[in-house]
Amino acid sequence: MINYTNILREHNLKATPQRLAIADELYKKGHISIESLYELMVNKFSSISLATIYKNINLMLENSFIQEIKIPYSKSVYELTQAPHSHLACEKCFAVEDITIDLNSIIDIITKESSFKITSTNLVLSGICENCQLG
Amino acid sequence: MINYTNILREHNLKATPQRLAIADELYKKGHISIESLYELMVNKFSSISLATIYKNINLMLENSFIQEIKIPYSKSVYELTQAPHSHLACEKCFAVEDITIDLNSIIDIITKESSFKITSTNLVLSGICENCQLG
DNA sequence: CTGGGTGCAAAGTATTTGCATGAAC
DNA sequence: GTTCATGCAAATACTTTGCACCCAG
Repeated sequence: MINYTNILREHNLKATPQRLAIADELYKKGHISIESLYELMVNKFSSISLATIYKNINLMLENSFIQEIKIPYSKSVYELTQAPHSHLACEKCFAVEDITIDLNSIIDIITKESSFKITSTNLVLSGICENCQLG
Repeated sequence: MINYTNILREHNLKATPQRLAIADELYKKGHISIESLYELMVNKFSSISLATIYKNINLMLENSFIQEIKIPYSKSVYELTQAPHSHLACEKCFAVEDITIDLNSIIDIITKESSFKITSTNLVLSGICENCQLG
């Protein structure tokens, strides 16, 4: 179990027990929706408020401690900020996996062919994960 | 001005004046949010209800007449269904442009290296559009 | 201490639903 | 005529805000 106290502080966030627990869940699950996060947090802090979840998620997003991933035909999930990467989203079980894909050649082509200045890429590949293909 | 009557019917949607107007706005604007669509529709049908917008957008999505595009840090926009393509999203003016990028090589690599079965790609490149770079 | 965080309740925004009327086919 | 769409109002869902109290630094 990683100690996120200092990492939170580096992002200008006080290290409260609730925030440490959120960070820990994000670390363990990788990707998590607001709804699931709330359910997990209630187990640890029975009187936690959904407002606390929302306030923290929003602050963490503003301070780039976490990132939001918007999934087609599904709810957004959140993850700890890491190096840029893409995602595989299962349409059946809604699991989300990280995947590293080099998109530089694509960025180069667009930069040469248009005047649009790309600052970030957001690629979600939807489909069926290995587990769900078995069922 | 394209006549969408038959196209709507092919998607099992009755061709009402409201639906024809929605199709026409999507065609003209390319990409449009719920909010903007409602504002445009009120000009044509002063007593139109937001519920009608939502019901129609949802039906059109279910029948694949339109597609939803989720934009990071912004609202979703909708477009008429076309051949698969990607999007450029301006972080400043929130304009969305279509762009055709061949992602087959990426799909091939993932298909070979993992057991995930990709059924669709969703790539949004965020940045600053040409117009906003001038300002 | 002091600033910021938490939980609760209330407010605000977004989206969906039920139903009577009306239009498409 | 029958089926389905519309508009309205109400209901539900989602997210934010205000405030009193409390904790991290």
